[in-house]
Amino acid sequence: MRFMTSLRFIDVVAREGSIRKAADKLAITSTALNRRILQIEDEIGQPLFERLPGGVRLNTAGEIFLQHIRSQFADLARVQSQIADLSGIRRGHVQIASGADALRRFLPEAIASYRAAHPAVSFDLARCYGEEAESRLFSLDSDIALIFAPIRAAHVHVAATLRQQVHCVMPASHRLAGKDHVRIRDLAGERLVLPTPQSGVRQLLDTALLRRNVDLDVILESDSFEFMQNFLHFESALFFQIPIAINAGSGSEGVTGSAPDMAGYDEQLVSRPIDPSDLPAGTLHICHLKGRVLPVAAAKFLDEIITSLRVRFGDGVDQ
Amino acid sequence: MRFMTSLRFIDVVAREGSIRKAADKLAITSTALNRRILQIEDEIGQPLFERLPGGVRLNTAGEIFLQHIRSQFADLARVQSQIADLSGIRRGHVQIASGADALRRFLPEAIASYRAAHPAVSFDLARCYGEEAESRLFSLDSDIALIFAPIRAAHVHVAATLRQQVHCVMPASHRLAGKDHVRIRDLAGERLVLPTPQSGVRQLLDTALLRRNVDLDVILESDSFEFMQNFLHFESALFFQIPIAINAGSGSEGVTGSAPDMAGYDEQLVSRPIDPSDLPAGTLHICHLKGRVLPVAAAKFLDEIITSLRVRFGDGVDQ
DNA sequence: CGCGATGATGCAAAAAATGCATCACCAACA
DNA sequence: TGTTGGTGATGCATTTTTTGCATCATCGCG
Repeated sequence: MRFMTSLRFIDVVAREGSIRKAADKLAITSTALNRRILQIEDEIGQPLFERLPGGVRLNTAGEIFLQHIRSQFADLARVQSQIADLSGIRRGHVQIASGADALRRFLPEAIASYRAAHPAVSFDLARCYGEEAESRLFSLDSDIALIFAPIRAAHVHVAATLRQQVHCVMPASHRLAGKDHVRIRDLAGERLVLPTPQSGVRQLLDTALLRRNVDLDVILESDSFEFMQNFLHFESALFFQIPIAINAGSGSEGVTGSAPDMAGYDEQLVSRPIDPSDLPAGTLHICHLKGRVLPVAAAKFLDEIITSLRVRFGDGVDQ
Repeated sequence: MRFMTSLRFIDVVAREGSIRKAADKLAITSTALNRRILQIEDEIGQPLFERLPGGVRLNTAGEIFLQHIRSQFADLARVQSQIADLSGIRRGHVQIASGADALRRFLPEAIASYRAAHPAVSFDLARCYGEEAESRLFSLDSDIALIFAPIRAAHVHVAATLRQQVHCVMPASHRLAGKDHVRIRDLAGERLVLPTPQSGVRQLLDTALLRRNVDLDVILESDSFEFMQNFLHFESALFFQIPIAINAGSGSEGVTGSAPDMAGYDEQLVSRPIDPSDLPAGTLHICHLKGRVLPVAAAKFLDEIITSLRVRFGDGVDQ
């Protein structure tokens, strides 16, 4: 889109914080880029950037204008997707921001299934935590976000929610594997592997654990569920996940290894829910930017994952 | 805004229905314009216009894209207005579509009063009937519409409503001037001057009059209230208006000539409400496009006229 | 059939964007 | 206090893009 170049340039300069760096990234000279920006500032009638010794930074006008630029790009994408949809084939690009939870099992299957029906739709997945996901919606870098954490910002529209009880994952041979539910007091003295403090699961755990003053033996902290899960085959310990991360197919039963899609290592792991009276269920939010009209492909995919969640977790899905 | 030129060109070509005519209007050659359009169609990947022997016409893709273009322009205007607002002075341009009713007395005063506070804001007034006003909102040719008629389209957001009883205007010497209310049956045998069938007042009258099978003597039909009013000084007759068209200042009393802002001719005219049981009050709708963020100037002006209506017609204003 | 209108296209001129070299500025640091 | 390494701005030659002219092909209408 030729007529959008100057605007894209402004976006890049704002992100890079420097005209020269942005010029490098855009494969043009800094002088050309500089002049395009001066020209636009001239047309707007006001500067958009403050010139600092170390680069440039958006001023208030620039921030307003940048938001406009981004919404133009998003809307153009929607329009293109809508136009492509006229010709029968659904084309488009869907950008998703998701926590590691939904990213493990659920999204791979959901996306593959969608792409099987619409091969011309491409996807972009950013793994991130709640706050970052919200800001990606706002900056229009993502169309859809799956956040297992409370929603902070007012500009986020929640299309659906899914209540998820935190599960405790352990080797099948573990002494707690015999119980139906795990109590918080059971964790005393156990070796624990925890997700990073930014993760929604961890935040739920923190509030529950701190309140009870249990003596904890945290041997590892990681932001990778895969790493934590594999670690358990070398040292017996407990780690925590929500059902959607454990098992894409069979819902909230939570017995890792019993489902056909769990292979290899995981047959030796089982998961048991933490007693709801000790730890209330958390909420996975499926959201997009409030007031935004999503591109056709993104809107349809959103419908599809909500349907799919309803099939798998029927009673836990709301809105 | 240089980066919008190509898009503006498409808008003009769509309106003109011909590349050559549009080129004339834009003061460039048809070949330059033609090539810009070919280029954009190339970038979109699909033609936007059908080529007919007598010119061009938008196809479906083109209509989608044109709507996008118009919303971009409107949003750019909003952004510019917002940026200008940062520097303290409120700048901007407000585009209004209004029926002849509100255009007569109310809007001149309201706009003058707003401009007294914000001299850098300019206005554009289009006089039109309900349906056209709605379509102007949709095509983003107008920001605000004042419509004395039912709202048809779903995409219109009604910010406020004002209930207005139709009044009958007559020479002060007329036999009906002695009464407090005019009944429909009083109109039998009277010489009547009616607004055009498109007008909201006329449509109200039609439903009331046709139902009653009164014998009417319609001597004149016009779309100009000013003409009708002046006509009454040469031939005694009755014509019909709503209070907002009669008197900007003193509200629903409706006695033309008694208010200080009515001068000249009109001192010899009086107005009497039609009995509400014969003719229900109509509704003036103050609206804008649903889901649209108005430019600062337009939004503030909208607030202002709603406040002003509330002051003048207190009990009749809703929402 | 010709007339008058339309949009498309080849080619040269005009206009705009770009790149190079250079300047002025500022913070960090020796 | 001077030096260094970074920044954005600017004059000038070059390249790229856009524009205008002349012309063609097409189609409806009388």
